[in-house]
Amino acid sequence: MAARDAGSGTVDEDRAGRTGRRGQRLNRNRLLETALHIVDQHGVDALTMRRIATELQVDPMTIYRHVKNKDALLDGVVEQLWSQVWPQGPDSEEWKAVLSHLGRGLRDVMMRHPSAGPLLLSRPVLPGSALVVLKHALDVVKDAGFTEQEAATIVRCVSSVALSDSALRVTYELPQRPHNASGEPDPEQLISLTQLLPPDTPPDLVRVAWTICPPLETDDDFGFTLDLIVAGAEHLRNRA
Amino acid sequence: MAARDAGSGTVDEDRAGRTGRRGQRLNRNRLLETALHIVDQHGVDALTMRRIATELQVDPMTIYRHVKNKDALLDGVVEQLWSQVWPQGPDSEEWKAVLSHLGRGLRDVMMRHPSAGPLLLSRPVLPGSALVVLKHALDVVKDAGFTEQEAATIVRCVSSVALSDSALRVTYELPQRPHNASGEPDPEQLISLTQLLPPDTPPDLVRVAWTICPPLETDDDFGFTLDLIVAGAEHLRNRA
DNA sequence: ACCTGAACACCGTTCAAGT
DNA sequence: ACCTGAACACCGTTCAAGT
Repeated sequence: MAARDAGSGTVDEDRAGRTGRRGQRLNRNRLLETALHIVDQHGVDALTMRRIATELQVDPMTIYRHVKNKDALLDGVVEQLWSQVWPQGPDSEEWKAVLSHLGRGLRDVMMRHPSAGPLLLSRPVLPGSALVVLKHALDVVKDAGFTEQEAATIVRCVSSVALSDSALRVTYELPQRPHNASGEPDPEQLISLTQLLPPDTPPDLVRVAWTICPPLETDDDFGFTLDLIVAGAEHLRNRA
Repeated sequence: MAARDAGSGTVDEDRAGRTGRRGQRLNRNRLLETALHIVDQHGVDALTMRRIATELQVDPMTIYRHVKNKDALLDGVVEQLWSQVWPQGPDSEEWKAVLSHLGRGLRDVMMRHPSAGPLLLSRPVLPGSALVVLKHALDVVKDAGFTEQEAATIVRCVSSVALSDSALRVTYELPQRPHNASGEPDPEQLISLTQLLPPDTPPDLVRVAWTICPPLETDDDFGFTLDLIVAGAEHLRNRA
């Protein structure tokens, strides 16, 4: 509304700003936080160098002082997401617990940042924050009696499932509803899902989409997936 | 080199074209094929309405006659990829074989179109071609004695792993090498991988990256992953 | 030397002008 | 009525001009 800000910048900018501490000196961390914030609120497509700049009240070119280019920026966001996976050191050295922790941690990140999922899956370069987490899991599984190749397969399996299980879902595009224990479709959600599919989709296939991508998966549901993988791993170990 | 084409279009355009049958009447299928071709050869970022248009020797706006907008185009490419998963009807009704077939089919698509991986994982809407494949797997697994929820979890697990197992890898960014059975790093590939990681990555973490994302995975390696999931599923069934 | 922002070569899509 | 392509509102990034 007010046009007063249009004048040449003054020191006041350092502490003002409607939505908080906008005028702070820019650093890499604040840059990545803002980027992630934009992704969370408006989707990956809205993540634009120019948009970040206006969000930070900064010249677009200033961003390039903290990040080589847009690809590096996206890598930075991914790095930041992985760093959320293991906020505390692990308490247990039991391999099953460590795998569950890894799976749940990764999946929690996906649930907290649903729009960032594709980002996590499209950048093959593993940031250091990911390698630290994976190294621990790898070491614990190896110590439990698996070969290095087996351990790698198991850890990769848990990570893959945690990452793309949520990517396969449409949960966040459907209206949120209180969980319906019966497993029967909530009518309103079913309508929304139907509208997401091609209009000529036959009813039995709509039903398949509902079954494969149920909205609002309970934690136990994902627990079942983790149990399955851990049980499979143990079975293959006992066989050798 | 020759500037002769610059004149007003003639009927000749319908059959000429340096690289083949460029002047054909455009239809949705040819459009999607060309789009996938561009993705395969130059990556997702190169997939541009304007680039497709020049590739097809067509006005950019003509594309919008076959596809609502760019998002719909991407959905179309994903639909086409899923339709490659099950080229023949299944011979077996045995649930383990069907799950393996699903996993391998999906993974083969990923291997054939490595750059398209992120695309498959970023479009939550499941195209009809995917639902058909998933429905069959779902039905067979249900008939094998699993509840619908269990069947859904198992099918989703296989799909997730097949999809993002390859997405986690960097294979296609490393120089291709004959497979090295020892599992020890090929020096040239190791150097390439190291350069992909942040320059200050400590050696033990480079090693983790190598272990988690080994280049040129053998088929047996993925077979181990599938066996693991199937064994886990059976274990959980026997328990109930 | 550092920082800025005008300018460039794109992009997806609208829409008015042609047939 | 259908088709076309000029024009619009963006985008990432370069680079010359400022301090």
